[in-house]
Amino acid sequence: MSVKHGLLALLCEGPRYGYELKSAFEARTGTTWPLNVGQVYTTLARLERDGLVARDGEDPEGHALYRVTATGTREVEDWWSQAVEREAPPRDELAIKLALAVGLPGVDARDVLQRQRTATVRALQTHTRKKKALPAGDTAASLVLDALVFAAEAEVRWLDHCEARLSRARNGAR
Amino acid sequence: MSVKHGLLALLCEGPRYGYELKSAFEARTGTTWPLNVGQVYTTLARLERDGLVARDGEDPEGHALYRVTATGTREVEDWWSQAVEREAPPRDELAIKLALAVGLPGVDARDVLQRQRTATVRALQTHTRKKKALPAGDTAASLVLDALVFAAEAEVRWLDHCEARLSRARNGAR
DNA sequence: CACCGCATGTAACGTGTTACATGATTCA
DNA sequence: TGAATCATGTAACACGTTACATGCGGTG
Repeated sequence: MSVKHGLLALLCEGPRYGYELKSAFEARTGTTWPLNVGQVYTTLARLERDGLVARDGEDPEGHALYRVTATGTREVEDWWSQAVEREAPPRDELAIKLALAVGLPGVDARDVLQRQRTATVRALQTHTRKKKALPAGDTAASLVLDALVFAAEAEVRWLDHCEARLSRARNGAR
Repeated sequence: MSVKHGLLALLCEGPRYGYELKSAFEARTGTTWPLNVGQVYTTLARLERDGLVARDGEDPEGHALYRVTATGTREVEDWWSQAVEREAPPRDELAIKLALAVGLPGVDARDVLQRQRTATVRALQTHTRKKKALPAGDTAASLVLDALVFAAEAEVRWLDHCEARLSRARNGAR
């Protein structure tokens, strides 16, 4: 839904062509989420099929323009007006992995925790570095990286919390 | 990848049949991620196609058992030994949405922030309530809910951070 | 009897990903 | 000239989701 609605939202600014949409999408997210061009075209094809966008001739340079339809506009407005659903949370691979790890005899959950913590801290550093390298004034990209930083920090906190829980359980068991 | 590896990991405990896997998976995650039975069978079919599991006769009650193969065992061991990749983060719909919102003229980013904050706080409450309702001693389920709580808290903090940034930008602009 | 939980699947679809094919333009 | 970037697509595939079909067994 992110790509689909993202492209749709960008098209609300005015007609664009495929490659332009890819660039715009990446620019807004500070290249945090590079977008394969192919996906832009397949997504546009699906949006066209569903009547949310329509081809709109060519620009002076001969690029195939797309514009958003009335239905598409409504769809975007709905998107803006509704919160991203986090109550029925998407399957979190890490949470599932650890939930299984603590219950399986052959797996050392502490090892899994350790490794994940190292990786997450490294990711945190990567995001921080990327943020510093950001051109000043790019609010959108800066906020995106902040989101990743906040999420990674929370993950580290959670991993430490898990560690503590497992240690307590271990000591309590003897 | 979560479901696939999750089922594989569960099968490492010993042969199981489809419905049993569904129950086990849900039990470990405290029913946080209910698993459609259909998906269990399609996933098992794909795992069988790829040689990671194999049919293993029937149990005394006539259930179609699956067991993990040598290749499958290796795959699971790899999974345990590798951290969940968060450096190339999955597309985060909320982050993308806000990154686009701050740059688009027709959209009030503060409104979007407000609505999202309300929804996230509500989700936080839901998770807390669910955690209280948990039977004592279910470590795995408890940790899963903690993960959601930590993530939601981080999201609220980030939303507030965004608000502050936007307010500053607004005042700085006049 | 009717309903529910257990049990095994199949079919169709949505989103996303990669790889490939093709051609124009620009630039060292 | 050769490489990189711009530009438009197609094909095949992975994962996940929902809905549907079908049958068994127990319980109110």
